[in-house]
Formats: sequence, C-alpha cells, structure tokens
Amino acid sequence: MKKSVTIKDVARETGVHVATVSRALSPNARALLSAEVVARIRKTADAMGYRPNRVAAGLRTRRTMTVGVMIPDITNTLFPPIVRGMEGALEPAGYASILVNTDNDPDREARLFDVLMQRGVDGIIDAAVTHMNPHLERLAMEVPIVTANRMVEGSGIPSVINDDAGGIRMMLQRLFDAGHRNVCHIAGPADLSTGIQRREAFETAAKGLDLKPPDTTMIVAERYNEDEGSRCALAALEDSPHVTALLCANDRLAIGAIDAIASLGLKCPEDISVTGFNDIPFLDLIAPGLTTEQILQFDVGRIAAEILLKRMTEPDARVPETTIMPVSIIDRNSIAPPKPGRGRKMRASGRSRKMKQG
Amino acid sequence: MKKSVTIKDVARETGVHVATVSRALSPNARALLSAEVVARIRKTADAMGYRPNRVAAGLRTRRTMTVGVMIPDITNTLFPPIVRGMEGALEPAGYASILVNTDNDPDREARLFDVLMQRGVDGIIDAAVTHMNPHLERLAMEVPIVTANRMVEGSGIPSVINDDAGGIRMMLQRLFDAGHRNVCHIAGPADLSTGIQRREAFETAAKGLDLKPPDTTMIVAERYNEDEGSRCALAALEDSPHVTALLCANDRLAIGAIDAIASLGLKCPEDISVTGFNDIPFLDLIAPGLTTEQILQFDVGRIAAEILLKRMTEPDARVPETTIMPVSIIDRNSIAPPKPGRGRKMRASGRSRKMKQG
DNA sequence: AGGATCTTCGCAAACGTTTGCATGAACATA
DNA sequence: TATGTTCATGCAAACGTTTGCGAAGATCCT
Repeated sequence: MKKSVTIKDVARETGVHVATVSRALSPNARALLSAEVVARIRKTADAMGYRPNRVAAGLRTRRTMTVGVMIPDITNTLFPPIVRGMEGALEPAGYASILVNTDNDPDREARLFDVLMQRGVDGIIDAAVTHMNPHLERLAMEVPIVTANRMVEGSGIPSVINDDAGGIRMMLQRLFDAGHRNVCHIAGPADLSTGIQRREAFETAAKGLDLKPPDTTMIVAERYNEDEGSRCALAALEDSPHVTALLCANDRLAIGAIDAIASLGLKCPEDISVTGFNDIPFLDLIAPGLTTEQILQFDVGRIAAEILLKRMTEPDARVPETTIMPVSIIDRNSIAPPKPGRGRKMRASGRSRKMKQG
Repeated sequence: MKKSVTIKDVARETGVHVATVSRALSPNARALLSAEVVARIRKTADAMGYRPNRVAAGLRTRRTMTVGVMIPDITNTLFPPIVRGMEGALEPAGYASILVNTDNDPDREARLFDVLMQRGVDGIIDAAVTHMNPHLERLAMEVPIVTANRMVEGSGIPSVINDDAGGIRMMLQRLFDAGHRNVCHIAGPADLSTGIQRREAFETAAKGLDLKPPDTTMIVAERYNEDEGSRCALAALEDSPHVTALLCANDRLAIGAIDAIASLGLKCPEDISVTGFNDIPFLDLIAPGLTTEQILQFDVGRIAAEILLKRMTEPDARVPETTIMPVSIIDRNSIAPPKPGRGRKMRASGRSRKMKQG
C-alpha cells in the first residue's frame, strides 16, 4: 500500500549518511556515535514513523530473528501450552515464531522444513519429530534444532523431554500398591519416542515388580487418539479377560479406553482401573477423574526455546543434549482395588512368583 | 552455518545469466524461456540442492508470503481449531503464518502488530481484536487485515464471526420452551465484540419473549474464564434467588457456573439449568453434558484466511464486510424444567404479562 | 530480399539494511 | 611542531532476488 519510510529517508531528513542512521538505531553500534547525533536521529526517526525493515536487515545479516516451530497438530491440546511456553522465551528475546502443523506425516514434515528454511529461520524447535528420523540429523547441520517433548535417539540433537520412564514406573507402582497384578499397557505409536520409551519403561518396571506375561500384557496403538484407545482397550479386555487395569501411554488413549469400558457395560474404576499420561487441559473436569502423570508442558516449551536461543546466539556453546523434565502423578479417581473375581487365578500368579525364586 | 547455493551458483553452473535462472524457476516467467533451457536449469538446480531464498525475494518484491495471526492465547481451546483452519487455507497458497498471543492486552497487541509489520507480513488475521479499536482502522490502511471470531464495529474491516445474535436467541427460546421464565445472562467482557453482541442479543430476545427484569437479570464477566463464571454465577444466584437458568456467554463461564452451583449444594440441571456457547473441545466429555451453541471454529479460520488471500492478491477485489457463520445448538444435559419452588412467584410473572398487553 | 515481428536471453538497477574500511578532525604525545 | 591515536562519520559493497529494458537472432510476411 503506502510506501514506508526507510533509513534513507531519515538520513536525508537529518542530513547524515544512512550508515550513521543505521548505527544510531542499532543498540550495539550506537556507542560508536556521538550522543548528540544519536539523539537527533532517533527523535526524527520516531517523528517520521520509521519502522525498521527486518527482511532487508535479515538479507544482509543472514539472521531473520524468526524461529520455526513444528508440531503435529495445534488442535491436540497437549501442544498449545508447549507452544506458549516457547513464545514466552522467544518473544522477549526478539524472535517471532512461524508455526507449522505436520500431522505426523513425514512428507509434510519434510516439506514444511523446507518452507522454514526458505524463510531463513534462525533455528527450529521440533515437537513433531518422528523417532529415528535420519533426515533430521542432516538438517541439523544446516540450522540449530532442538526437539521438544520427543527426541530422536542418538542423534546428538538437543532435546527437552519428560521423564517417561520414571512416570510409567511410578504409575505402575501405584497400580501395584492398589493390588493390581494383571495390568495391560496400551502403548503409544511405535514411531514416536514417547511411545517407545514408555513401552520400554513399562517392561522394565513390570520386571522389577516381578510381573511378567501373561499377567502383564501389552497392545500398541497406532495413533495417539481416543478411537485407538477404545480399539486397544476392547482388544486387551477380550484377549486377556483377567486384566484389572489399563496403563495407557497417554490421556487420549485413556479417555478412549474408559469409553470402551463403559460400552462393555463395565465401570471405571470399579471394574477396571485406568491411568493416563500428560494431564491435558480439562482432564480434571472429565468423569471419572483420570489419574494421570502431570508433565510440565509450559516448561518443556520454555526450556527448549532457551536452549535454542543459546545455540543460535553462541553456536559453540555447550548445551545439555537431553533435558529430562520431572513428572508427577495427579491422583484422581480412576484407580480402585482390583475387583474380586477378575484378575488371574492364584495358581498362575503363584507360578510367576516361583519362577523368580527359581 | 554452511553457505547455501544461490541462484548465482546455478547460473554459473549452467552458463546462463542469473536472470534466466530466476525466470526458469518462477512459474510465471517460465513461459518466457525456451523449454530446453528451463529443463536444464531446473535439473541442475535440483542437483545442486538449490533452495530459493524467500527473504531476498521478499525484499525485492515486497511480498514475503507470510501472514501474521494474532490471537489472545493459544492455550484457550477456542483458538487452536480456528488457527488450524487458517493454516489449512494459507499453507496450500504458499503462505506461512507467524503466530502471536496478545493476552487481550492492548499494549501487547500494539507492540506485536509492529513486530508483524517489521517482518513485512503481507496480511494479518486478527482474532484478538478488542471492540472499538481505533488503532486498527489506521493500521488497516497499511496492510490487509481481516478479523476472525470478533469484529470492530463500523470499521469497514472485513470480519468472519459467528451468529451470536441467532445463537443466543435460539438458546433463550430453548430455555423458554423448557419452562424457564427467570433467566440470568452471564455476559462476556464489555470490551469484546462477542460479549457485547451476545448481551444485546439476549436483551432483544428476552424482550421478544416478553421476559423483562427483574425476571431476567444480567451480570457481566470481566474475562472469559472459569473463575469469572463462578463469581458471576454466585453473585447472580445470590442477588436473584428466583433465577432458574443461567445463559452464559461462553462455555468457560458456563463451566465455572456449574462449579459454583455445585459449591452451593445445588445440582445442574435439576436445580439450575446452564447453557454455554462455542462447544469447545472435550466439552462432550465433561459432566453434566453442557448444552451449548456449536460454532464452526475451523471454518471461521478457513474463511477468514480465504478472504485475506483475496485481499492480498487482488487489493481491489470486493470482499464481504462481515461474514456470519451459522451456529447450532448441541443438546446435552444441562437443561431441565425449572424446579418447582424456585422461580419468581406467579404474581410477578403475571404482572409482566399484563404490561405487554397494556 | 528486406523489413517487421517474435522469441529468447542478458544487463543492470533496485529492494533496505549492515559493516569493513577509509577519512578527516580533534587530541595527545614527544 | 611533527607524529601518532582516538573519535565520529562517510563511502560503498554486499546480501539474493526480481524485472523493465534492450539486443541479438529467428521467423514471418509481402
């Protein structure tokens, strides 16, 4: 629309060279100039309504002061707090963020990555990375990257994740303490680091408690959503009628599982206990209150952003490769003692005990 | 990090001028070149891993192919679907979006607007505008703007909003049909267009049904959140013990209201009916199912983006000034007939009838 | 065959900054 | 007074594109 006033205009107006204006307006270079000239330039710049053109500056300096934020889907309630946490750190530092949704589609992810690079982002926070993404390591050589909420194993790419292992272990312990010995883990997708880590954590935690198949079972969801939670819960309860508790890899799976339990004419927690992971918003309002693992969503985003900031401003600075955020159980109302009558019969349970002793 | 390959590099490699490379790579100008040369250039460009630098292009063309998206707060579950709707239209058109959160703070809003302008966005979708923002009209002369979900009245700025008036009218009718004659409207903030429009709609709808104060009452929330919902509900029920239903300006207020009702030892809907607006995600899982007005969140975002696209590509094109999206009631379980014993006594009700006749 | 018209491509300027280097003045030192 | 030093500012190149203009060659028409 209207042509805007440039550095050249204020230079002409003040009778100095554009370079002088540039320096007067730059916090770093300002010291090179006489205070009198700086003041005069800034005053007329203000008066003229000068607004710096960051794309021109970006072309020259090769720093656009923008970062790319990749997430699977902003409508997934897990992510808005994470994104907000990032912005909380990025915006005060002068960075704007370009947000893209990958839908967990690797093709889309690759294309959007390119979009971000074309736009010259100074760095990328990737909360949408799929496990074992060979691409990413290559891309990490072109631009600083840090992953949030997920990680790509052994890549050397800094990541901020949650204590999946600890959370799952604590949760299984909680079920164990309530008396459950026949627990089924509804695991997350096998191509997501959270799915994998939580599954592995479940296996080792179960072993630690001397719970073994067929007392403990597992079923892997293909996506993190309610429908998959229902499907898996149904399958789990059908395949293994003795299970008394479903330890789900995340809240959405748990919500689906509770739904499935109801559709079977059973009740949670009376008949089957269910647990989640993430403590997504509004979960506190949904009946029965789902006992879940609270993660520090906001902080995950914030710290990922802080690490990225450091990597962008001091490329050689050392940053922690993986930062693990603590999780904590939120006790609500989806765990009860196992219902008498359900569960595996004594003999089987005894057998697994014996094997440990043997 | 690594210096990237530019148009100049592929020009040298192919033995042509940079201008020729530029044209070969531009969908528009491609026709100016011989097919043979185009093919050769594109091939080597691919081979060299050429990635166009959009900030350089943006500097030259004054079009950055990015749009600014302003929302109050991405963690407010109303907005992610709207944002996603925008991206669904923007991204295929080649636009990336810079997302900023204003927190409904006018200062922050102004500052972030500046940030967007400095970054040379080609347009702005403002879903965070406060009612009567004199700034915005001025700013709209610098860059195409369309507001989503909210509008600034009489500004001439295109907006995509929901049928607040119709929704409120239908909802009041629904309560009326259930037998309610003493309804309190918990209104939204007075500086937000949705707050104002819904309040006015309530007043005229009530008048249309011959419901007048003190049978109908009203209380204005200062923010759209659960705490304010609780506060207002408490105040409403205290001031006017006869109210049998709370018609809330949005879902979060309604959730807070239901909470307050429970804290009073009452139940919804048996003692007090409550209705919401927006049908935010997860609402279907929260007890008691809140009867609310479903809005087309995704479409609001999508259409706002489409209008902006048109304004950006054809500045002189005529676009509808305000697009009103239809809403529809989602019946759940928060409306019941008024409890006998509550409500205003007959005489008072009769009196208001008489006044109409007179 | 000679001019007119097209086609295809090169030339160079421009977009608005930043920044290394040069310059001149003021100043201190010898 | 001559000779560095420091300070404040100007000069011009550079960042990677796009695009109006012009030129050369090919093609067409009469």
